[in-house]
Amino acid sequence: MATIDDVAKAAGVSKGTVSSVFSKKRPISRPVTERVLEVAKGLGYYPSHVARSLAIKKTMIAGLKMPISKDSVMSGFEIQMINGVIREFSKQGYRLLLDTLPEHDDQTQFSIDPVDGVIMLNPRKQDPRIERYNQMGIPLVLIGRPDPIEEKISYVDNDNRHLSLQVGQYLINHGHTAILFLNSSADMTVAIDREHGLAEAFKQSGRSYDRVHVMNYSRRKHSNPTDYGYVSLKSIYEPNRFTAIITDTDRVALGVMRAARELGLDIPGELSLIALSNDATLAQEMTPALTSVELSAEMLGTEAAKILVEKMKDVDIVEQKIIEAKLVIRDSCRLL
Amino acid sequence: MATIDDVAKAAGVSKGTVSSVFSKKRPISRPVTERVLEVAKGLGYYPSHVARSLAIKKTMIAGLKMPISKDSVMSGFEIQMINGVIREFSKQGYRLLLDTLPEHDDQTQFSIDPVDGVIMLNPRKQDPRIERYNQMGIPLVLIGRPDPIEEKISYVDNDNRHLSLQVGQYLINHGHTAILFLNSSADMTVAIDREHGLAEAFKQSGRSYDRVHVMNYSRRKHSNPTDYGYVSLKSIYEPNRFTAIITDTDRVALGVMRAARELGLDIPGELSLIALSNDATLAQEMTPALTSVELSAEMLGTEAAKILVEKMKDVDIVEQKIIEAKLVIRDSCRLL
DNA sequence: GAAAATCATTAAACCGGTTTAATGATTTTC
DNA sequence: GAAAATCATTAAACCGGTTTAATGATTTTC
Repeated sequence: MATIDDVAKAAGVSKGTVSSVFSKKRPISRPVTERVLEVAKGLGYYPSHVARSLAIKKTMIAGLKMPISKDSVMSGFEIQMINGVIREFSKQGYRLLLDTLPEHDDQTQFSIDPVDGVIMLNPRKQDPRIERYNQMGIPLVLIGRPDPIEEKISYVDNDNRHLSLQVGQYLINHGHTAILFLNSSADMTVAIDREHGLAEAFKQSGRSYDRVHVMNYSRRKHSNPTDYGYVSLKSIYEPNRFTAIITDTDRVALGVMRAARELGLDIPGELSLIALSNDATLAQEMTPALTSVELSAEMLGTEAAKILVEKMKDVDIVEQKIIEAKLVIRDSCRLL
Repeated sequence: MATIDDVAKAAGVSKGTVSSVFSKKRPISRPVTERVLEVAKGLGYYPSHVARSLAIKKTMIAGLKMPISKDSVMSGFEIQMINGVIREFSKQGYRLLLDTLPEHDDQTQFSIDPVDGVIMLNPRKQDPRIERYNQMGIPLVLIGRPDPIEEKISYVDNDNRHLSLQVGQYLINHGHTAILFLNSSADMTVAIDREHGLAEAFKQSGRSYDRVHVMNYSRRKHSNPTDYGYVSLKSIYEPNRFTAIITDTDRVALGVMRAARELGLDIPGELSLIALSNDATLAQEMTPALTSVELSAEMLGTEAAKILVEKMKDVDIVEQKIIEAKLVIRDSCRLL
């Protein structure tokens, strides 16, 4: 590979001049510029991003730290969110370093990544990485809230508790109190938040929570989300046990619909159905169209990216943003 | 930020020693190692990935060059493929630099990215980037074939022509020759390949291609793929005009099914339906289950990544791989 | 037309690591 | 117990850019 020195020598100028021709930070006379460019082309010279980054302490790369599990696929929610992150950074001229590698806990393994800032997905409790980025002086924005919540940490999040509180209120107002809740995996914080929200709705309205049955998705028991919905309803259904089902996602609802069809249950006639997210954007396409919450996963991503871009200009900026979810009424719930 | 020099000074050793403690490339005695680590922790020192990369000429980052259009979302196919790339690189210890920025054609704007190799999605005709990466000495693997095809270029691809040839044969063998083909956008090479494949099937069997009607997806006319399927069937349907429909994706087929339901058409009784891909993995979930081609998008990604990993060890390796697509017969086609 | 001002270019230091050859201390050998 | 071998550490060069202060050439000023 040709380096800046090779070009300088061949063009009979100093490396500073070659540097200025490529970076355009200082004007270089027309004839010199042309000669340097000519020589560079002849030698197949391209400036090294790494060397440049070292000198200017800037990479125009943003990091996205995201765990990836070996056996499970990315959820529709994650995909949409990443999409939002990518789009916003792309618009702002940043590239994205996707880091899915697991953390080691060996001090010698950490290093300051070639990024100007980082978005971190789903921080863990007392996440040590947060303090580490702080020490490194790397701007950080979380997607999902830190635990414990701290004032100086920027993040964007959904309010899952509030969202399922709303759904609970909606169902209760429509006369449903015997509800099957097909929640997500028990180990996810969203699952806990959503369960609390639903319980809260019952508490506020003074109804008994006894006829609410909560199940959790389990990778061992269900081959995929649709299967989760299908199998759950098939196995647990008894006439008059439930009047409504809440599902984690639209895909789960799709499975529920198939099971209902096989059981001869009309939706929404005999069973109301509502999904807490519409990640695969299937709700509109089902028959009947599925009443669902729109989580705005993509917006979560773009907002996080926007905040990070601001922070990369001024580290002291702190912003915490809750993205509102909206309940979209379609045709799968009825008034009892 | 503390640097290696700060640590060396504070620990009373040379920077070479500090370097060895962190890189472990040379043994350093126990007491010295501990002292250095202690001091480093106190100073909040973390090695700079950029400086290290410059010295060792290696980043353990792989690049993914992928165009992103402002108005359209990533397709299910792209998402799955990227997923495959990410998973494989993650497994092999690489991180991914996702580059969605548009190309400039200014010589001074190119630079050697901080990557050890690159995967490039959908190369254009005579793509100048291919030669550029070659000059830079950066290993390259394409997803999609280069035009013109060259022996020294590594790539993975589907054989879209062959795949729709197979689908055509299957339909013809089942007595279908009046076919509506809801193809993808006219400007995509896959669309062209698939149309050729279908025509080929008719030619081979000696049937007339006259009753085949091809339509193309258009972002202006259709709000989303499902809408494309729905609107197209609704607007074009006349009794006995077609006995079968081929759709680009499972989502398009979903729209077709909804339109068919509204038109009172039984699938597969009065209309057979087949999809050329199952990106959203909806085929299994439809009623009736949709006969579809499985493109193995994720495998395309993992294979590309595997080849790149090999090339990053030995630049001279060249591999060209066609990922076979499989036609999966489910319940949406019938024998006439 | 000499002095002052402007302009283009350069030499050298710097960014923060790694690596090679040399050095000095310690251990082994006989 | 001196010579040889081994071991741990260091000084200095290097990776390939950017930037600052200095220099020499050119233009402007009066």
